[in-house]
Amino acid sequence: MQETPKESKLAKVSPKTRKVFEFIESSKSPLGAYDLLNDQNLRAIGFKAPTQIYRALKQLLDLRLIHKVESLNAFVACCKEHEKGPSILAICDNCGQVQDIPAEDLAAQVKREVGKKFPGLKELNIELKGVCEDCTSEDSEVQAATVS
Amino acid sequence: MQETPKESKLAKVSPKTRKVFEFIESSKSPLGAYDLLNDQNLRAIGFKAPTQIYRALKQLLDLRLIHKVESLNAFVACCKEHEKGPSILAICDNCGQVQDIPAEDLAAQVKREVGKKFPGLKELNIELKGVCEDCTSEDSEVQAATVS
DNA sequence: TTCGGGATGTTATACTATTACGGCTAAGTA
DNA sequence: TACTTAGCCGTAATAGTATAACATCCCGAA
Repeated sequence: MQETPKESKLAKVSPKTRKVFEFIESSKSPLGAYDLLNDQNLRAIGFKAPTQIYRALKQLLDLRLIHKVESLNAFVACCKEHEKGPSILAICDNCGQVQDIPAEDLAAQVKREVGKKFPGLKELNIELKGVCEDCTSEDSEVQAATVS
Repeated sequence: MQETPKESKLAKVSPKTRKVFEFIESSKSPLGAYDLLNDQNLRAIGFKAPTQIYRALKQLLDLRLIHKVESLNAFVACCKEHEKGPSILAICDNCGQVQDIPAEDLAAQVKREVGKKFPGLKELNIELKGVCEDCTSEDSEVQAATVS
């Protein structure tokens, strides 16, 4: 059985950090540090203080196994396709789910666009808010809107 | 003298809210709510509690006179050119300054890119980190890097 | 064995943001 | 005029997010 990138990355972390990843990965919505600490049973497996959670989150961020959703102060698992590349986080205001959409091309355009004004580009964070496909089709009240 | 959009917007807010805008506009770096409250002399002009600052900030955000930099929990004034449109916030890790770069074209491409997966796009937030032009040329250690 | 460094545990604190409630004032109206 | 209501502002309390500082343990290198 071939090892996936994700598994090889997880091999490097402690069991507790792995557990944090599993909770985030299995959640349908982004989880905050305190969601993990209080609502999930991370206390049951030995996490007692925020610091511990943040340390685990930092490792997972460094390994690019998770993203921080800055506008929600919460964390989501990376989708499989873009583990190396930039992505867009699309946050549904209705159901709360976040899609992690690979965005290689877009990153290239951003680089061109900011070009001279900002030559030392290192990190790119794109977050969208709106209504996802599922919620749009389920709820006829909610219709496509334009970028503000 | 013709009224600019900025001035007509500011005409709608209270003197204290206007003062908050002036501090943000004149600052070289993004300011947090508590920077405004404590470090600047907003206490001197009658602000006593965070709530008051946040109320003023909300008005300014609603009028699109300022942006929130989500990854810093801080606020910057909008540049003049894009008061209606989407923009990119480019944050320099070296000097702390944030450039607000108009990005109409990019917003259009984002819409195309996420298209079917996220039809109800309403808000778009793009933040970059890296090194700005000034810091790149001043400091030869710091060279252009690639998007991670 | 001893030293040093990295991971982990623990406590405290800093930083960010909102809720709740009460008073004041301005505009509408019987 | 008196009443009402809605919005703005003041104040206090609290909720939510994140880090600092320091102790401890464990393991590998000298």
